[in-house]
Amino acid sequence: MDLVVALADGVAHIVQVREGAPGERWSLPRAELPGWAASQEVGGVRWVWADSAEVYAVLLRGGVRVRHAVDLRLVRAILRRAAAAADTAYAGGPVSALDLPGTDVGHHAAAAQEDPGTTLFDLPSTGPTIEECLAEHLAQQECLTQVGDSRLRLLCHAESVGALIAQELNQVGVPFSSATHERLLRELLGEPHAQGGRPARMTELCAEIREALAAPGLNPDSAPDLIAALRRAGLEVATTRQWELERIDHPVIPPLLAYRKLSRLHTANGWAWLASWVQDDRFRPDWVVGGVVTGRWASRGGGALQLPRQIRAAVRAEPGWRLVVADAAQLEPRVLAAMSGDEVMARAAAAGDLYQGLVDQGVLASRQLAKMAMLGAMYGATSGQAGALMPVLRRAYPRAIGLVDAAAQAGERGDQVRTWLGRTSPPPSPRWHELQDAAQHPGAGDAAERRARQAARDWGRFTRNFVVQGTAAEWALCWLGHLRRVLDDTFAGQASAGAPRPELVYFLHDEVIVHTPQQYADVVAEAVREAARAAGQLLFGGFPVEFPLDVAVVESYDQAD
DNA sequence: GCAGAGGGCGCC
DNA sequence: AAAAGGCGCCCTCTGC
Repeated sequence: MDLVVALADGVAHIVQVREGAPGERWSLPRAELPGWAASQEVGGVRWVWADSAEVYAVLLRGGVRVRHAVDLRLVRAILRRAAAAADTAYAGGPVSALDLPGTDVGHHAAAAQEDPGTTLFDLPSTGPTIEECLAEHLAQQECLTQVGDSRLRLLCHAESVGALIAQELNQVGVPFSSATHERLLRELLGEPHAQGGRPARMTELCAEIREALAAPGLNPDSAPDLIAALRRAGLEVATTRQWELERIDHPVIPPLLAYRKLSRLHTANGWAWLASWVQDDRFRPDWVVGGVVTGRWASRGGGALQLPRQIRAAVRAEPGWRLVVADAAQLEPRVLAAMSGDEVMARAAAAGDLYQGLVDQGVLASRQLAKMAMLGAMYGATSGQAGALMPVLRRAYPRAIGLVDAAAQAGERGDQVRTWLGRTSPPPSPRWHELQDAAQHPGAGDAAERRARQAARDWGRFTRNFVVQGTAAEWALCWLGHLRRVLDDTFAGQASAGAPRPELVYFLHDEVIVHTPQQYADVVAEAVREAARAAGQLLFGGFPVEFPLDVAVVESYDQAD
């Protein structure tokens, strides 16, 4: 049974849906929703709402977790773009209050903009009503039935589970030792400046830079000023990027590189960051499911996905607890082997280290080269060492490399591509088509042709990577979703008794952290492994690719390296 | 004074 | 001069 929920001012509206038909309705004060939801949850329902960040957050604040839910906005974003659903009435329907900003980029949006009566800017600014949510849910279910694609159904399900997990992560937070973080900052940056200016160590380095360049008053944070000062000192640089500076032999370089590194730490993860994003020794970023076109998550504020290694020692289990840190080894090449059905590459992965496997199969001379070549194949390297190795890889693994090559060619033509479960890439922009059209005109000129070819190749690299990165994101979502269920089932007793239980606290593309009472650490580690096996099975059935994990039980995140 | 672009760099 | 995908965030600079 489905329960569709929409929040209006102060009121929660609910409609029951059974076998595709709306039934009983309720309206209750918003404050009563969590309690009411808890009573329904016992009966095993599926919740349906526009936006987990809105409705589920309310439930979680009220202490209520749910097992199943549909996030209408996220499912809509997938279905509206899915190539598999392109012929359905749903795909051709009008824009809606449930469209994520920027996601309805196909012909529907263009048509709406041409019609002066209904532009995208006329969309209602309030959240969708219960009737809109109900209609959307029924339309989505109808669409999925019509398409009859179990993978697409799985993708929608996994995305919705991800939305629940993201809210749970938001609520729980990452255990974070402010004391450790402050100690690290002081060790690296020195005494902080009272008004948030440069801390002591950066001030010293700044003075050394000015001295070495004979440039008193130089602001090393200003790229134009820095380039000018470097040139005055006889150093011909075009940019001030690390890789370019590293090649120069001059007394200014060591302090400048050191300054850069500390400046990054200070601005991105310094005292101001600590004050903004860490409260009561929990780092609380805002996780954004569907924030990346490929299906990866994004985060808003706090830079949750860029937590630098420098400060990972501050991610620390509470006393008597542990962190179970698990990451999927070489996830993307393994996903590529599986989705392309490349049994030779799968065999190379079987011994544990896929890159070493390429060496052992006699394809490439060293692990380092194998890694570079594989990354190059997935990212679209055309030149340099990785580019030169592409023909070697193509010969050895025609199925795997053929898959990414085909995705690149599709993108260069302006076609859309899809992941294993059917997430479909966005179409190229109007600007992209303009460039291609311009190059087609007789006498277009070399410059126009170059620009068009460049844009086509750029988009081809995007679609090439999209199929692999997106499918890896699907594997990770299934992994995470399965882990959530195993933890909930295994520790249901603790939860109902109000006793401490393991909690998922962090997710980073191919890596999870579970914060657990120490005595459950081994059980959790096995659950994480079991979930990885389940994810591989769910996506690729019996295809013989393992997804091995590196699992560490540690007190702080830095110990997991 | 503010918004957006770009440089630079952290993560995968 | 970079080369090869996806992000977010900070700073500075530029244009309105």
